[in-house]
Amino acid sequence: MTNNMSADQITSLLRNRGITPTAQRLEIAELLFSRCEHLSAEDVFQLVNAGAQRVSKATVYNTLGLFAEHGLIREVIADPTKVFFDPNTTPHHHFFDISSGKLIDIPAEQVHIGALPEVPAGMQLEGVDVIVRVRRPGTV
Amino acid sequence: MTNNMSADQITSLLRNRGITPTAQRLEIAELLFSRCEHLSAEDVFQLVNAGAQRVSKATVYNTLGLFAEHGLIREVIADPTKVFFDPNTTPHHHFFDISSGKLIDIPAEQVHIGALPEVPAGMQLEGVDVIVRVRRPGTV
DNA sequence: TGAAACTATTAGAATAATTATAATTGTTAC
DNA sequence: GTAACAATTATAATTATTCTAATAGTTTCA
Ligand SMILES: [Mn+2]
Ligand SMILES: [Mn+2]
Ligand SMILES: [Zn+2]
Ligand SMILES: [Zn+2]
Repeated sequence: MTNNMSADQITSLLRNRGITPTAQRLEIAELLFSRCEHLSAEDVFQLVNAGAQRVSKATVYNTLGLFAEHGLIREVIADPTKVFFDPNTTPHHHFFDISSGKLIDIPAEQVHIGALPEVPAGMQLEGVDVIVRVRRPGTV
Repeated sequence: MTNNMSADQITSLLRNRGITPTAQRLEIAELLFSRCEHLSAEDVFQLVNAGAQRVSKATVYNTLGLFAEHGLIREVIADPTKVFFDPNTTPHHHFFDISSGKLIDIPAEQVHIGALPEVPAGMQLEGVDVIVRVRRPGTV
């Protein structure tokens, strides 16, 4: 899925969430919402700096963290070596391909969780993540 | 749950899995199977070296990786900052308390997954991990 | 208006989880 | 018994991420 949003659309998307749209944030947001993929911070850093270096690694982390905090994107914890950032914030789950280190979406309706245990006393439910680990046979 | 196994029992546990029982491996195995908790590599490093330093950090990682590879323990990917190692290898799921960074077991029978999507073509199912993220209200 | 004072944003420097590789120990062959 | 080899350990290096110092933007008030 690929989306094409104008600079203005992205600007107001950020403003609507209370995020001041800076040059760096717009570049990163543009990148995230055009390719609608699961990207690591390193991926974003490489893509946003394709050609000339314009945004620091720390700013990429700051921005991704800020976007996640404000619900524009979502963190996916599946690969032990790095966090993935997911522009798709609608409820869904993931295959994690151990061989390639890539995530594949699973539509929410394809996973039916019949019963969930009671949340521990005094705790608030934040979300349920289902990770289906798969591997290409013959791979480590 | 706490288990008390003799040095001999642990030795044969390793041997049965084809792991040569060395001093370091026995110390770490003893530690893992007496406390039956979710421990990070750093936790194991601290516990095994309580008092005098005997085992290096790299050996802790090597050993935990080896144990996991041979099915003695299991890796749990829930905290973005570190991997947890779980001496409980029977199928079960986890609460992850974002506030404290601790894992809590969920017995397998308390999660009923009604339907699972078809595994992508040519891929082999490795496992299904359900992480229920919870938070103590008022915490970041 | 036009600086101070303050706040928000960025990025260079530091940290910490993990891995790569070199050193050590143990085992086999002769 | 010793040389070749294999397995194990641990030091050194890597890298994902965070900390904090520097920069840019905004508000206050003379
Ligand atoms: Mn990691
Ligand atoms: Mn990490
Ligand atoms: Zn996704
Ligand atoms: Zn567990």
